[in-house]
Amino acid sequence: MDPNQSETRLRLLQAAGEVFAEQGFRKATIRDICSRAGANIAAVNYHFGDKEKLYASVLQHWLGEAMKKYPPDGNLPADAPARERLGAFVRSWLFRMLGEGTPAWHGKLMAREMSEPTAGFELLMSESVRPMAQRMNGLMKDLLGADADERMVRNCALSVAGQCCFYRHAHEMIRRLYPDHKNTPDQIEHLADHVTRFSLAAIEAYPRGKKDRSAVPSIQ
Amino acid sequence: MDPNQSETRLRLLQAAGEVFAEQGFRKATIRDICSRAGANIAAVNYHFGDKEKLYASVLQHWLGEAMKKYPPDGNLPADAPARERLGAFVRSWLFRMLGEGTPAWHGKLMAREMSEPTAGFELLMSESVRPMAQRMNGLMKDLLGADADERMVRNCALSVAGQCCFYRHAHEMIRRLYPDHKNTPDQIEHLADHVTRFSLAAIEAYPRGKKDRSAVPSIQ
DNA sequence: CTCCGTTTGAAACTCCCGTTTGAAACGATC
DNA sequence: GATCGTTTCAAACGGGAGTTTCAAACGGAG
Repeated sequence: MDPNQSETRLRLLQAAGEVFAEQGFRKATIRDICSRAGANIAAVNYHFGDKEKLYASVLQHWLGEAMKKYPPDGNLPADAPARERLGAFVRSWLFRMLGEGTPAWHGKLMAREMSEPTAGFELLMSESVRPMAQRMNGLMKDLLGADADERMVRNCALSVAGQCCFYRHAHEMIRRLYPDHKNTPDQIEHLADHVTRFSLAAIEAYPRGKKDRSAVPSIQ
Repeated sequence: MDPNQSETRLRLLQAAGEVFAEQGFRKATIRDICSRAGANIAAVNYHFGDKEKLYASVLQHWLGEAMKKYPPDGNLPADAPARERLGAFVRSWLFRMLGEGTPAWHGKLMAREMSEPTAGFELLMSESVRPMAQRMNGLMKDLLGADADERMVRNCALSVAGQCCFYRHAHEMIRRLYPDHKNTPDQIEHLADHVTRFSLAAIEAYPRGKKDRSAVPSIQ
């Protein structure tokens, strides 16, 4: 009864996720999506209004699915040690971005949205990016200790985020550079392992000395 | 005389760099490019053949300009200490990706090409990505020492690369998250400073103990 | 059975944009 | 000054794709 649960509506969300993820918003065609969903061209208009509204629905739908499958806290209690919480955070993030299977569209859509924002960008900002950033900043404060200033917290958070996102953003590049690179579940575990170790090592050994620029000679 | 230096040809390369960088290949229209270049629609066909060949020329042109302005070795002698070479490498990379001004198109084009490869992708792989990866791997070997295996070298290289690229890929996101974030030259210096410190700290404190997974508890 | 709201279907409509064309302007060479 | 190669111009062509339309099928309620 509920038109939001209609059979063809769901098939459209699925097919559109697939097509938008692999082609991008502009290159994707409604005809292709409807054909894959076994629906008529007019179905998009009927169920969503137009192409852009369909896209927004797809974004929201698969974000929800991904978050449900890989929650950001990794099912870890909030009072677990910060180092473990970082590990779980990184791990779930990588799985959300790289994991294959049904909700895999999310990572690709997100990556596209980052480098080429569309009307759905604000949605992702408020429903995904901002909460994630907040969680990450809290984690960093715990790890860096009380003597870390805002700027350092932010920088370190961005360094961790950069490592995580890179495997999605630059996936095509990495694949050509290292043909044996695959995104199988156990490979992702290894990546999470590395990113966590690398980041924890960096955070704990970060040179705190004020004005100690010796490590980074300003070149000419 | 040389048709490669023709006045309107150069104006087209400039305007196309601007438009492709801010709109992407598909969204950009030849009409817009020609209008900004003060040229006729047919000029693209005449000087480059078609839209795709124009795009490839733009990619190559601005890659060359960026490399000329910010060489990957940062004008540092090849026998400089590895830590300094890493600093120079990171710094020049960030400037190439983020620096404003004329050759700024390069970074944006590159970022787009990463997340949505077109026909020009192979060009970037062979002329930019592979040489950079090789340089980076050499650096990592020097920094990690002889006991580092291939996998660790690769992982650490990707961690550094991820941090650098993130500021470009996720620029729009970072800008909304932290409105004071700007890509002015001195801000870029600070970013380079942070990325270098963070990475050097991580590399030098990276837990080497085989099988020592204690730092990264595998969460259920 | 009939009615009516919901959903699907095939075709047509429009607009946008890459590309082509053929003529005109220009400039150097002889 | 005539000629020829090069470059520019305005206009039109052709196809692709989002959107609209209206009729047909479906399915439950009275």
